[in-house]
Amino acid sequence: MEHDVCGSRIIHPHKIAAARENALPATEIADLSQIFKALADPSRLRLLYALTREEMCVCDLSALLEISESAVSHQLRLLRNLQIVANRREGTVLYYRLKDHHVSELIALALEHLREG
Amino acid sequence: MEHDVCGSRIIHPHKIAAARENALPATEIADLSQIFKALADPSRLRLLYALTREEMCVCDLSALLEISESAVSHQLRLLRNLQIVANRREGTVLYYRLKDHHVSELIALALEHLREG
DNA sequence: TCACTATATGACTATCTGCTCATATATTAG
DNA sequence: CTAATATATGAGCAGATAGTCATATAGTGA
Repeated sequence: MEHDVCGSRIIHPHKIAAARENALPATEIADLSQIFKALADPSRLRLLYALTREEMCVCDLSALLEISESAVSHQLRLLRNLQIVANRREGTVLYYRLKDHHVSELIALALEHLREG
Repeated sequence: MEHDVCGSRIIHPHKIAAARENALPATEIADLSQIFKALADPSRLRLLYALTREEMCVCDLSALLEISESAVSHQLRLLRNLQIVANRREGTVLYYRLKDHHVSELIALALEHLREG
């Protein structure tokens, strides 16, 4: 039985070497996990799915999801920081929208897979 | 200003009504968030990405990720419970593989989006 | 049978996360 | 200016989660 630098057992060194060659750089792994993390919460998913139809303001989203405006605002800040949503001000009202189609395509694809079993 | 049953303020009742019509059922939201949750952790992403190439055993995955075999095993159990991976026994060694293409397609799509900016 | 290997699992813990509550900020109206 | 509206934000808390450690299980070979 071989061992790597860290002392782990290795049964198939060639597989590990090949996987290391093919592996994604740490930065891409981190970015990917952040995107998926954004989609990994029911409230955020419902928010984002609603925004695929049309822009909405915080208090409408709050009424729709039946959670506090503060909770919505916190989630929107997270999504803003990830460049997933953007907003537009009209008086005191802020209208949020999806910044691009990436997220809605991911949701659509996952949904498709769910539905086909 | 209108208010819904729960006392939330509503600025655009028609938007909320339309969003409610269009909304995904709670079960689909739950299923979606579970899929994305599975992809929302760097270790699991690296695991799954490695398995897109070929099946691997627990101790190889442990060596590849440089985390304990126990940690790998815990993550694999989670992915097994979500029907994302399956295994095949050969003696004492368990070889894990992706159960279908859904997850790798989601990763590929997200990666594509990341790379195009 | 027994020893060994590869993996699984339960308990525990430190960190993370989604929300609430109180407060702050920004815009409008008067 | 003040008051009101819509949203943002920080602190703090309860629940979730990824890992560690010790132990259990399943298959192999003697």
